[in-house]
Amino acid sequence: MTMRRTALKPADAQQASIANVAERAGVSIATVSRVLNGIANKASAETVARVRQAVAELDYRPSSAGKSLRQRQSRLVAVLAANLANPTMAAIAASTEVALREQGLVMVLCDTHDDPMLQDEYLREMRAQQARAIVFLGAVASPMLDLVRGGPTPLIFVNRRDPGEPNCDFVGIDNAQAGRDVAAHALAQGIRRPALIHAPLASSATRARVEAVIGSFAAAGFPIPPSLVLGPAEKEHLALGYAAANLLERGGAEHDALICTGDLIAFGAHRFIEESPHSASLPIYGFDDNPLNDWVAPWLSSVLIPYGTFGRAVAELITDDREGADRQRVLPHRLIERRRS
Amino acid sequence: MTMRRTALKPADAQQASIANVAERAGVSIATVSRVLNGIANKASAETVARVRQAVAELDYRPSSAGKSLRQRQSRLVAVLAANLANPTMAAIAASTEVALREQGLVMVLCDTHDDPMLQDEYLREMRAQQARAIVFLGAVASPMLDLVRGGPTPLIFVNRRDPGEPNCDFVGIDNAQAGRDVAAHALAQGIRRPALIHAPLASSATRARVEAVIGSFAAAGFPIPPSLVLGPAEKEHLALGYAAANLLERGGAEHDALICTGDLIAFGAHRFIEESPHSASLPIYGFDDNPLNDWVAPWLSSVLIPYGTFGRAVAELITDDREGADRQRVLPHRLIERRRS
DNA sequence: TTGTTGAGGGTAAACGTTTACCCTTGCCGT
DNA sequence: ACGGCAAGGGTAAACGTTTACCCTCAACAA
Repeated sequence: MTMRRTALKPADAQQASIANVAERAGVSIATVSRVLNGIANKASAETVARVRQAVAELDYRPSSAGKSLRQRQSRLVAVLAANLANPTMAAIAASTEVALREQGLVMVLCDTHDDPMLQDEYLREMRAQQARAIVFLGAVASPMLDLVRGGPTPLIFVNRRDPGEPNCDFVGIDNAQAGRDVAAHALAQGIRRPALIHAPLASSATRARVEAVIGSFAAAGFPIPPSLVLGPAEKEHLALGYAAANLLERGGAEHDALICTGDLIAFGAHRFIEESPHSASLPIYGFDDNPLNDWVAPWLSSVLIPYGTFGRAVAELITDDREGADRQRVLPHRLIERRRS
Repeated sequence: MTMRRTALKPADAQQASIANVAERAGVSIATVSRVLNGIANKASAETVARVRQAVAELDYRPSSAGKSLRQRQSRLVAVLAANLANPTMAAIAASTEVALREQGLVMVLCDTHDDPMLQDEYLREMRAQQARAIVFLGAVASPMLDLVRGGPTPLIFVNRRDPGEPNCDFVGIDNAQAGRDVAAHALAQGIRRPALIHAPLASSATRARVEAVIGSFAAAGFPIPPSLVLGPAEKEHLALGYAAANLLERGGAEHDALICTGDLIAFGAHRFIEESPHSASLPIYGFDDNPLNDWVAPWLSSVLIPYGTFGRAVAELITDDREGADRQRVLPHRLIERRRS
């Protein structure tokens, strides 16, 4: 039995189109489309087989452009991250990419640098791309966001809620509870006068953490003095932590622990303490955690946020169109305790 | 002078199309297209002004789908990263995103997990998307790669060269020179018996580094004994470094430095040494460097690779169509010396 | 016999661009 | 007077899909 000689694609062949498939299968274009989209009762078993065969032989895959044009919707999902240099954002993006791919969606990753103008530019671009959904990793208020909100494109906010609408589609942890957990742990360790270091309270997440820590200590009878506020010059968390630790030392106040609202801040503070000759080592708390912490920061107790599962939650929110569905995915966190041996 | 009452878009308006612009400007669709694409001698100054005005009023932006369909090419650039959890890959992706955006291109980020099957799946998807170019951050040999190579889509390899064609479009550093630099520095410090720790020699970059270090020490009269080879079980660089340091200690051989082919390996090794009660602290060298190293790894001397500039080089390679152009962008590296104070 | 129904499948319009081709007008040189 | 040319701009085809609508045929009920 010899192989039937089929018309092979030349090496520089154009990508096969649905018309090629139809011709090869001996059916109309419409039939091919219906088979591929699984429209029931529109093709006999034999026809389906012939179409699938042709698809396989030609290595056909529908053109995204054609599809998008017709359906007025693409398979692109935009992820607008405030700062890709932050390992946390990168981790969320990575897990989101995997989850989206499983749904046949494609991730477009953008770095807004926390800049409203740039965020708007991306929002415009994504409207032109007819993005299926837009995911914000740290949204910032902006005119286009106001315009897009309420439009047909689903908006999903991760970690930081929509600055203009707290009741948004959301993926994140219970930051207030996390703050209480840290405070409870510190109190149980006998800590009474921690220093609280945090960035300007722009995001809902940071705010919730700070308020919870302050509240918990106050409730326990050990109020924390007003927290340090650093100018916008300290944009980077790392530098911010370093500067804050410096200030603390100069201030001369006695502290028995450092509570930082992010691991990067903790890194900065820790560095200063290590470098300073007359600073005693003291417990440090952070938020986010990270697989690298086990290796490079074994001195840092941190709230482990399950960023690896954020992606799945995001993808579910995008796919799930049920009416009454809960659009708030609050995922479990856990305080990881580490101390220098 | 009162404002002319114009037909405002309703809140839920469809995105304006070129037809809307044409109508509002009182010209044909073709003219709008030509104005927007800057075709010379095809529109009077007055017409151009009317079109631009209409574009601004409607907040029009050309539909990507329509454009792609017609031009058989999209503005998407795929970045296929071997492992997004690696901060290095994330850094390159971030800088690439910025550079692409400046060119009006859009980055699609994919994580191949170093898996040929998954890489092929992405290559197929990107063919369907009619991607403008494909950037590999750690390519792996695969059937589709062989098929796509030589096709019309530009392929750009970062750090690791095309496994099937060393003379590919490439962005990276001179890894052999970097290896020699590390060896020279170590030799100048009086180091004579370093241990060399590296992952399986799958990538061209690692291979060049290893060979250069071995060669330099041999040439100086201090040959390095055969390097450790760890099984594929140690997939993660971090665990690999830890396990290697463990093995070294058990082996009992005396070493006066550790040279690791990547910072993550160095992190792992350092952790083991820190934990081990009877290991003396010794100089550690790595490759990649990273802004975080100043904060979390002040003990690590590392070859700083300018990942922040990789993106621009990638974008240039994509945009630059000159015939005789050099398709190899070898960027400068620099050994950053750090030692525990 | 006559309708009715459902399966199976073809036709053609529409989505938003770009561009080859055509037409008109005014100007110039001969 | 006439051809040629350049500027300015319109017409319509093509890109690859999806889907509303139409058609045919067989089975089946009244």
